[in-house]
Amino acid sequence: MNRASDSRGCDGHPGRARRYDAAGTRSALLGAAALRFARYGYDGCSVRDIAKDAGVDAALVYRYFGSKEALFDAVSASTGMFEPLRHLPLDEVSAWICDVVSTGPTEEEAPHPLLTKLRSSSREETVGRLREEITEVFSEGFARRLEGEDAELRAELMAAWLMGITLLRLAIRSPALAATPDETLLRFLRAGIDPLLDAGCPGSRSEDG
Amino acid sequence: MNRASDSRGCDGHPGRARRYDAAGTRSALLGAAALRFARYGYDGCSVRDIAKDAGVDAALVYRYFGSKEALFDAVSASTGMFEPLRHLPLDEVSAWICDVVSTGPTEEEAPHPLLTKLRSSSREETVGRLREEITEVFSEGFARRLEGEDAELRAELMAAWLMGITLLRLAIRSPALAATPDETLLRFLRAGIDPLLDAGCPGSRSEDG
DNA sequence: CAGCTTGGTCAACAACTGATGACAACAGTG
DNA sequence: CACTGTTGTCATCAGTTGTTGACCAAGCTG
Repeated sequence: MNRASDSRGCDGHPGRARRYDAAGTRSALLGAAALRFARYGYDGCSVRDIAKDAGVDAALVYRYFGSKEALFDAVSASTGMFEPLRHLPLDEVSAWICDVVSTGPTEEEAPHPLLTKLRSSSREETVGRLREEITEVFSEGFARRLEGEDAELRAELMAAWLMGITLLRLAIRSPALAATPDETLLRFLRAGIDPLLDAGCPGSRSEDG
Repeated sequence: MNRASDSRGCDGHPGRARRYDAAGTRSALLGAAALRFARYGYDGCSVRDIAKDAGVDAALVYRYFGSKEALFDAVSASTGMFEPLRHLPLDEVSAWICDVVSTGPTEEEAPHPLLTKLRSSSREETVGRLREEITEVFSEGFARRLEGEDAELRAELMAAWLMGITLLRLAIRSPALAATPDETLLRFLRAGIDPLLDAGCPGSRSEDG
C-alpha cells in the first residue's frame, strides 16, 4: 500500500522530502499511474488511488494533466516499443521478441508498457492505438521485408505471439513461461518464428494446395 | 444502445413479450452480461447497463445471481473451452487452435468466451482461474503427451499463441488476421506449431550448446 | 515586512456505483 | 371472489467516481 508513496522522498535527504517540486510530483504521478494502470486497468483504479500512491492530492492530477484520460495517455502513449523491429536483421527477430517479453529487472517500479495497454484493452481508444501501432510496424513495415505470400498475416502472427507471451508471462504468470530463463525460451521461439520468416515453403510440405 | 434490449420479445408473439418469465429473464441477463463484459470488461460496465440491455430492472440481477461478481462468474466460469485439447491427436492441434480463434457466425450475440476473460484480466480472480485452466490443460495435461525437453514450456507457448491470435483477431482486429480466412491461417499456424510439437530437435540446428 | 507567483491541500459537487427492501403486477388455486 | 407465491419495478441508501474552485503554504522579489 505505502510501497510507492515514498517515491518522492529521495532528493538526497532521506525522509526529508522537498516540499515544493513540481517536476518531481509530476513524475511521481506518472510513475504511480503507470503502476496502477498496468495492474488494474483504466477502469480499475481511481484518480484518488494514483494520487495517494504518489503521496499527493488527487487535484494535482488535473493541474498537471487535465484529466484522468490525459494522464492515461501520458502513461501509455508513444512508447515506441516496436520501433526496433523496423531495421532489425531477420535472424535477430526471435531474440528481440524474447527481449521484449522479458520481465526486466524492475517490474515493480516500471511495469511492462504492453501490459498497460492490454489491461485497458476494453477502452476503444487504447485498442485503436494498439491496432495502429501494430498495423504500422508489423503489417506494413515489417511485412514488407518478408518474402513469400501472405507476408502481412505472417507478421501479425508474430505480433500475436509476442502479445500472447507477454500476457501469459507477466499477467497470467503461467508456470513454465514465468520460470523459464530467456535462453531456453529463445530456442523454442526460434523454432516457431523461423518458419514464418522463411516464406511459405514449409507450409506446402504436407499438401500443396 | 437498444440493440440487445429486444432480446426478450421473441416468445412467438412479436412485440408482445411474455411478461412473467423467470427463466427467460435470467438467460436474457446472462446474454446481456456476456456481451457487456466481453466488450467493456468487468469494471467497464455497470449492473444497470446490463439490466437495461436485457430489458429489465437492475434489481433482478441481485435476485437471480446475488451480486455483480456472481453474475460475472456465471458468465465467465466453466466454459471448458480447452477441454478438447486433452484427447486431440497431435496433428490436429493447429486446426483446433484455428477453430478456437475463429470469429464464429454470431459474434454479436455470443462473444468469444476467451475475450470475456481477457477484457477483465485486471481482476485477480479472473487471472487466477485463467492460470489454473491453462496450467491444467496445457502445462500439465497436454505437455505430458509431448516428447522431448521443456514440454511444458512448449505447451504454454502454444497457449500464448492461441491467446495472442484471439486478442489480435477479435479485440484489436489487426487488418490481416481479421480478414484472413481460416484455411490460410491454418497453413501458417501449422508452420509455427509443428516444430513445437516435434520435440526440440530443430532448435539445435544453428548451434548445439 | 508586503506582494506575487508557484505548489499543494481541502471541501464540495453532481453523477454514478453496487446493493436493499418496500411495493405493485401477474398467475394459479381454493 | 379472496389468498398466495412468483416476477418485476421503484425509491433509496451509502459509498465512490471524475472534476472543480476556494483556500492555505512555500519561496522569491521589492
